[in-house]
Amino acid sequence: MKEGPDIALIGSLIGDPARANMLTALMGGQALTPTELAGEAGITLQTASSHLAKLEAGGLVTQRKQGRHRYYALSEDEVGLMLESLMGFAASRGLTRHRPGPKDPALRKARVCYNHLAGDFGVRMLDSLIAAREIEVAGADDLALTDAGRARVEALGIDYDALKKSRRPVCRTCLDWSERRSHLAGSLGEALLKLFIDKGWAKREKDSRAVRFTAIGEKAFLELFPR
Amino acid sequence: MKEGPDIALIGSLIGDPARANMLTALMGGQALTPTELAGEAGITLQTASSHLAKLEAGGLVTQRKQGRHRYYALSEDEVGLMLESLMGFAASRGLTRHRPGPKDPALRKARVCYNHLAGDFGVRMLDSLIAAREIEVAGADDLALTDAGRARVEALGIDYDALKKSRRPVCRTCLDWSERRSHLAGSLGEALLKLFIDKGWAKREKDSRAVRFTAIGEKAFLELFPR
DNA sequence: TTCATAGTTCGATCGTAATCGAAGCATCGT
DNA sequence: ACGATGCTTCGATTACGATCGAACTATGAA
Repeated sequence: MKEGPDIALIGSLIGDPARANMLTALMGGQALTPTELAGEAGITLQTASSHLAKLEAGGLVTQRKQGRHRYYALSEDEVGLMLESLMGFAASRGLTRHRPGPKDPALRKARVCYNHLAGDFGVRMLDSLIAAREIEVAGADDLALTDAGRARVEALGIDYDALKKSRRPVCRTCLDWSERRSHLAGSLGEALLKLFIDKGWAKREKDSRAVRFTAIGEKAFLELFPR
Repeated sequence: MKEGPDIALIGSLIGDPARANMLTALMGGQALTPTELAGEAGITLQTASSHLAKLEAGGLVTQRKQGRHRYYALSEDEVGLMLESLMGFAASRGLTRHRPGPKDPALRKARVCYNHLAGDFGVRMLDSLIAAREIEVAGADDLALTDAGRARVEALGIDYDALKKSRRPVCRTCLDWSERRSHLAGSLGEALLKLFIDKGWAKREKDSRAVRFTAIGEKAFLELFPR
């Protein structure tokens, strides 16, 4: 009633279980249709449509028409970061929406966080890049790619200039809910995950945020980012 | 329905306007009684009591009995950090619960963030400490006080050993919703704010998170932490 | 054109949670 | 011991929002 940002609005958007499930599904990074999201949330298409309209009005998701499909996705990196931070808190309270199953270890090992790699592997990658002085911690918030780091990612086949052109930050941190430490987000984080998948080192699990590394891919990854 | 932490529960706790107002009030750092919190939220004591029970069950606040009063406070630094991050997102969407008034500039300049200093002054302080190499950015997440920094804070009259003894981190970052950059949290952040107030440099505004520096206090602060 | 698929909008129903009055405990002061 | 203050619990009311069936719109396929 007095001052400061209105967190109630955002909280209430996330606070509905159906919407929370949809948002969590969108954390997988792929744009999904209302029908798919309705399935994720266990509700009918009509209800999902109404929820999506609210999420869009709140600025959490955006929509892209393509033929007779509509693809919904998180509207910005920001949204993913905020959700991950909420998940971190929920996890620290032991609030999970599932009984820990066989998929859980896979999720903790490597998963998609909106558009970049998270979990043990994600954290290890950032730690390793920092240890090798390929990424520098520039300030309290900022990460910067060093010259060595730039040479390294270009050797891997990533077009650094293209990354830099976009308005989005190239490197940024994202707090990992399972590891409780940061991993690498930003356009570089996105490009790296894409690289691993393009190289055939890793594949996304269907219907899950888990990322499954092949034996060869895992070996290459661990060599590339030693502890 | 599938995997991952349950953000809906936390979201719904924050999602009610009355609870959001109470939480925002508790971001002021002082423990408040149900009566005071009811006033902040514009509801009766009975309703406030029921809300506080829910917040406590969800682990967001804790309660301390003292005579016939009960003092409620955020349960951990973690909670404050999470709320500040939500506020950052809400603010970036232009979602505020007030029409920008005369108090707003004061809030942006210096305010209490749970138990430490935030706003322009808070950000400046951390930037200055880092520039002077009194605080080092140790990793992606960690801040560390250097020897020079330790000498500095001890010269100011802060008992560093006492800070270190507690289980809480001494230095940590907290994302500032108005500046969109980090400021210093942790037990050192708390001790520094306390110091400024004890020295008479600054005073909390009543019924607000704003911190008002005296002319002398402001001069001293700006000299102590040059840009 | 006609049918099928994808999605939105409308309207009605239903549940849940916020709210407050009243009553019940506990603690303090006298 | 007694009244006053601070807070919780109980119960009843109310309001809002989630849900889904049905009707409507749009795109694509045959």
